[in-house]
Amino acid sequence: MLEKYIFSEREECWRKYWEENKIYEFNPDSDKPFYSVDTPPPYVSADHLHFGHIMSYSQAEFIVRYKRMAGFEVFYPMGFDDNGLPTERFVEKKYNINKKQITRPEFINKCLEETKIGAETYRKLWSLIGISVDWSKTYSTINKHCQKISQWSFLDLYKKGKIIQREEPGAWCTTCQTAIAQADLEDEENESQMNYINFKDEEGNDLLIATTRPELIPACVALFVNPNDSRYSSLVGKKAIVPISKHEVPIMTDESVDLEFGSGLMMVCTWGDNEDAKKYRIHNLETRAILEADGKLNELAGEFVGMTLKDARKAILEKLQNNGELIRQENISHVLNVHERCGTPVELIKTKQFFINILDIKDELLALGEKMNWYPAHMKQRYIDWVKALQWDWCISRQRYYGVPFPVWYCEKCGELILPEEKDLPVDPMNESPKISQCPKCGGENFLPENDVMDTWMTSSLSPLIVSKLFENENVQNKLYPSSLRPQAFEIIRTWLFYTTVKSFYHFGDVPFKDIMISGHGHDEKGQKISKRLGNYVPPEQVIERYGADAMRYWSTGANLGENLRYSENEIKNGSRLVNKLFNASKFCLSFLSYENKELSEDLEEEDKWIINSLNKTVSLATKYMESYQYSRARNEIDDFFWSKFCDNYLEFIKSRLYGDVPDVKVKSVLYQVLLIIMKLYAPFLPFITEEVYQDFYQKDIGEKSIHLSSWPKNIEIEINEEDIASFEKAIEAVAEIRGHKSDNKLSLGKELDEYQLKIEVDEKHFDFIKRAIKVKNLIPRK
RNA sequence: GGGCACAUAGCUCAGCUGGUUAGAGCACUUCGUUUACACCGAAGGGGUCCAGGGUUCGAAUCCUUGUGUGCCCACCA
Repeated sequence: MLEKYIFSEREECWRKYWEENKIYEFNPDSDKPFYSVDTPPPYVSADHLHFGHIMSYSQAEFIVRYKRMAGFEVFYPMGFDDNGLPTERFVEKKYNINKKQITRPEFINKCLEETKIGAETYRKLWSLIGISVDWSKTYSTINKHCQKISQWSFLDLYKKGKIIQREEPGAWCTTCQTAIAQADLEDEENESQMNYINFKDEEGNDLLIATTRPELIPACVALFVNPNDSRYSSLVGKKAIVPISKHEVPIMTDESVDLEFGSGLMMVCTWGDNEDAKKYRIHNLETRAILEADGKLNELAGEFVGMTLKDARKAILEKLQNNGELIRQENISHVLNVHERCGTPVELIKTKQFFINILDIKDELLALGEKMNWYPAHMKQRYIDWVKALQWDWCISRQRYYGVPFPVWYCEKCGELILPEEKDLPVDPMNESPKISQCPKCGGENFLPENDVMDTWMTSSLSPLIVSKLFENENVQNKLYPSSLRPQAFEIIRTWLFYTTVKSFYHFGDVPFKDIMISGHGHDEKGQKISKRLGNYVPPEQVIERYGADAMRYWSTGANLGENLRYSENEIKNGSRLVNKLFNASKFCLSFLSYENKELSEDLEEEDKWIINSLNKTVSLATKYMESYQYSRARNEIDDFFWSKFCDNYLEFIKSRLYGDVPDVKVKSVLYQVLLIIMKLYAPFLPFITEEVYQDFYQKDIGEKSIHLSSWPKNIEIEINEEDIASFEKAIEAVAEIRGHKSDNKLSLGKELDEYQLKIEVDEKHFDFIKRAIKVKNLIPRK
């Protein structure tokens, strides 16, 4: 064995070894039960991975490695999420462009280039950290394979009547210039003013209304009061005059108006918010849509035409002020919905979009949520809350460039929607024509492509299907779907997890995966969320260079599932200390071991039985914890066994037997077995150092090409008498007592005592053990 | 306004279904070159287990109320 473990050299060596020998390759012909992982495809646009990513991927990987050793044929693919708005936003920012300044093909090319760079960066980091992914099985959400499945999904749902195209007011981002979905909204605390503004009634009397959106005054279509509000009952049914634009609007009643709010008079505009949109349906209001897709006002806004909402607000308030119609302003702080990708406040605009019906299947989705196993269990509640709170159907079309195109054309003459055959997928309607030459409805011969692309979640919501379809064989596909495990972070429960469940329900009527493990976030040393903006993290590559991948992984074991984990250089150092300790303990053991002395003797010493008994308990607990995704607890048990039971006690106890004139064969057999099991227990967490020890000694004897393909340990079967163990533990206490005595008297532990009188009671049959374990010539029992 | 989680040593956290003196790692103090390891070993100091109330022979653990922290959702004229 090596004299010293230089992790940088050795880790690189094992990375190569695993790759060259295809250690983690999935074998679809295997007889073993399959365990498939629906790996989260990171957004390549995330640009740089930080240790939060390392944490969550490592945590999933601990389980994957355990399952592989526990006898499953593990399918662990990797995907890259590189289509859609996140990538577009990334490219726009990086090159300081927007979709209007560049042609569609140019823009798509830039996105594809960045996608390639991103994927390569990620792959390097994942290999660096030792992620046991089968790199021959990857996908990227923009590739043909994914486009085909996404378009198939569209066709299937369209034919089932679950996708509907309709024109209605919906969430719109004026920066990204596209429709967005409810899940794309984020709350943001905002400082603003409540403006009290005078309208006029028919007789010219003042009508005070309160609004946070004065810029929408030209879009006002009605005033509302509560039907029980006696102050205004005489006005109901009459008209009001809107300031500035001077158009007339009806005064109506609606139960939802709060008597206490402002003056009790409410202005409804096209479209102020979701509530307004509802009133349009109920009261059949006319519309005055002043906002265009680019966020600027149109002719209906009169003199404010061409202004952005922000500028219009300023100008309108100024004018109201000059006219004496702005009575007063109050500073308020309120929460408004912004687009999560760019932070722009979300507006409502009436557009034609494709929607997937989700509001009608809430019960079914809740039932599927119950059917899946959530780790930790309380994360299920977030899913339930989200499903129950859904207000809109899922808008799946985006007025963007870089995404999967809809497989849709329209007949130029009659507008009929034309779909391709399933076998012709994927199609790009903007570059190819439909296979049919005539519209089946009107016989028209010209077709127009659908220019929109799909929401990025339309593709990622199919990830379990995408990975199963990486295989031709249908039998294999069916064994891989639903996935065994979906590991992911909590903030995308309402998107990735939710949408995947929707798709799985509509396509197959069942869950997309069986178990879900939800990880927390990585935080900086102070407990703040890591973000690129704050720059509060060290690039993981640097940490790995300094302390090694095993040490970095060790830090990841520090948080239970669902919990956030602070970055701590100290914990990483602890990891490298452990690696060092494992190496040294192994070096020591291996210097005495040989393949001949591995069968356990019938007649073991008490300390041998004790260590085997402790090990068995550790194996049982670690197995139990790994089975329930509690890798953190498993690691605690293993650490405690290795560090304090095995190193601090057992190895010290047996030194006299190993260094004796007559070699003790019994103790060698124990070491052979125990050390191997220690390595196996640590293998999921510390794949490099454990491989080092395995390859150095055990591999030739056992035969498996890698410790990571060897079997998860079982208990060593020996006869254990619990009373004997308890009695022996008294002897260990006695050793501790004598250590204390030596420490109190400032003596070296190696110094032999002539005589010692015990303070605790110990069976005299253990005296010989105590004498040689702690070096005492004469031991006197307790009086 | 609703939901979820958390609150234990200076710090980061274990303590799961209630049971003898509440644990670990780091930090701190003292000691030890012992032929695997000083990236080590031994010993030690340090805690009204957030607060009040309740259940119980017995509560850090269960119930309840409150306080504080974090996250999510809703409202958002």
